[in-house]
Amino acid sequence: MNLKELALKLGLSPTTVSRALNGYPEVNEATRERVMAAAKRHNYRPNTRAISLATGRAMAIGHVIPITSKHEIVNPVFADFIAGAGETYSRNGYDMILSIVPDDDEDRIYHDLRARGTVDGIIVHGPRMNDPRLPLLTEIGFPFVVHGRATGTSTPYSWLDVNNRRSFQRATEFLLDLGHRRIALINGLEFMDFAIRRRTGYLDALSTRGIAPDPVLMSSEEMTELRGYRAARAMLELYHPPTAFLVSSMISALGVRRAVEENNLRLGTDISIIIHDDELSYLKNGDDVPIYTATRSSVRDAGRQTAEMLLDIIAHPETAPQQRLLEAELIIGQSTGPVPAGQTPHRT
Amino acid sequence: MNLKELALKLGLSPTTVSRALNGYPEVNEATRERVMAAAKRHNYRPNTRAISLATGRAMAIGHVIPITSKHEIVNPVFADFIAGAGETYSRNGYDMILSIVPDDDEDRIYHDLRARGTVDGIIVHGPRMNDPRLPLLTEIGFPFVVHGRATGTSTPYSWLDVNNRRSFQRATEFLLDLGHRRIALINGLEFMDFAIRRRTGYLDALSTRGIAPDPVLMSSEEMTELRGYRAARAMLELYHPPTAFLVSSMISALGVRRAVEENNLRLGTDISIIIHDDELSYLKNGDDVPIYTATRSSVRDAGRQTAEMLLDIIAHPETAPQQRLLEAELIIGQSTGPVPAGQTPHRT
DNA sequence: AATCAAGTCCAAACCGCTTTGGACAAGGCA
DNA sequence: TGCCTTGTCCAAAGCGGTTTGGACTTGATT
Repeated sequence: MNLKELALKLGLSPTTVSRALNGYPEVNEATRERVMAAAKRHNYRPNTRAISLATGRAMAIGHVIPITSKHEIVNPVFADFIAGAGETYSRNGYDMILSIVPDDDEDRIYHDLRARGTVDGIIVHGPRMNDPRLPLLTEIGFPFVVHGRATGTSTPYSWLDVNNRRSFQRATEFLLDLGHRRIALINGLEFMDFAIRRRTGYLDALSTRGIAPDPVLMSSEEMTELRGYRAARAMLELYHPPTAFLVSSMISALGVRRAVEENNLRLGTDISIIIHDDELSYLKNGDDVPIYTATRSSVRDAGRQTAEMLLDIIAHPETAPQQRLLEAELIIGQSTGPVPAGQTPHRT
Repeated sequence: MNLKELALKLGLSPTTVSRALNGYPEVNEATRERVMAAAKRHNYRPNTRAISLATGRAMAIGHVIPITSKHEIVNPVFADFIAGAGETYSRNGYDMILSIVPDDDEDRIYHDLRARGTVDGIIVHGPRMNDPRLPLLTEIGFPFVVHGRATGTSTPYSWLDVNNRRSFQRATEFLLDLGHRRIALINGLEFMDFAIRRRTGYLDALSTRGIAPDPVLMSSEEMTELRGYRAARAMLELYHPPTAFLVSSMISALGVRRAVEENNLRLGTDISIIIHDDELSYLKNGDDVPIYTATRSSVRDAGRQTAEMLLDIIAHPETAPQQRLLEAELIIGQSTGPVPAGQTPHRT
């Protein structure tokens, strides 16, 4: 059932039917209702591709997920982010199209998406330091919003980010206030922008208290359970092991915890852990009482908001780039406590 | 740069240019090369929507992810499955479009996708017992492949599934061989098809050995860390606690492990755990030596294969529905051992 | 009564591609 | 030489919508 057929059935021209359905004023209310009713009765749905072709709007948003050829990790926060964004899209009649792309031909993809008119805008995932995608997209003239930011990029662009620096600074300060001096940072890969900012926050907090950072207490790895485990295990074997861990993700923290338990240390008393909690739907940080003390910010909500920003930008292309900085909460759980008095756990 | 412009530049008709680019025979090889070169030089990419409209093929596949309104969990295996499928699509020039849908209006979505011509086929995620989507899609006449199966559906359809029954049967037998008699099943929600099959496998193994299943040792919950933890904790508090856990997912197992450790039980000696390992990229089951004994089957690979099946079905619509049953490996890790001799851990 | 504006509808062009049905020239065959 | 293929190209008609530029009524205005 297409427009022409419907028009024929109604004894109207396609023009009028189209206008009736799209709420244009130059159509009699009575006929409009007649058209509406007929459309519903015959289950008429306009062909998206035809609309796109005629209007030039694709009514679709692209999410480009880079996969590094070396370590093929699919970021697990991605699923929840997408879920959030998806809600926004379906509320607004947009489709979401996903491209899983080996990061060596990302450029091609963006040009492709643009030239082939598949999407109206793009959400950029996993920005890195000096990310080449942002100038590229600006140059192409593609509306886009970055989930995160890219240190080093000078041209203005739209982004939504969590205040990673600040939240890790606060978390570090919290540990310092509890008396911890040897605080380890189990970070993500530090060419990722969020990881850079978290490290900065951590270092800032330390330097404010006049504590020199110890390189052996800082690890930068993929945020997997295994990497978290290995990093923590190595650090716990040090002559001066850390008394607290600051961990960039819930997943890494699982590994850290494993290492901690292998060393028969009790969480929250012998050793403290603060994690960043993206509020993943399948990895809740406890129930009413949080397990981990955490810097918390819902990535799903970020997805919702990022998508809204992008749709807004598409609707109003002339306005200046938008930015939104979300503050993470610092929530207190059972995984932190004062540093064991006098007996900083040394290996003998 | 569109076809008409390109044709103009070349002094050819759009027809010829189109044919040259699409490899039709009725065009001189010399001109074809000329066209190809010009296309590359001007970065010409045909407009997807126009192609779609003209050919009737959308060159896109839909993934419909149902979100239950009650428990808004995004299945974490989903990210890896998508990554696998995405590879197949990009290799074949297909786009992937994702719909996050509250499960109460899934019907509408399928009709929509069909009528609006957004996609050529669909991959169905998370099939349930008597899943209404399958007859619906068959009726609509939409090519689709199910990731999983749906017990109770009589009409034939295409699917790709892991042999869940068998792998859990084998896992249970493995535990029985180690002397375990009180084996707990921490399952997913048992309206999900895979969970039903896993339970069946578990029960089959028990009954073959003449062991009556104990309802208190069977839990059916969302596969989150928290649910796993709670279920395991409750079971460990029983007068006759289990000596082994069979856990439906790596994520739940994290919770089970937490409960185990809270009870000061050592994994692989005091208590055994077998998990199902989807080989999630961010949750590897150890490195060379697996941490958990596990039934293993890569969900990413499943994504790749499912996508291939669907593309094949779209290319050859007349052929009968295809099915593919993958066998999970049973890999031995450090989380299983013989039941502690004589001293089955009772609570006193 | 003539003019004008508003209301309601339609024909046709267009979006960018594919594809059908020739047109035309050159070469092969009788 | 005339006819038939074959090779090479093109004009034009779609695909299913939107949108521009009228056409025709009707009622109000002068």
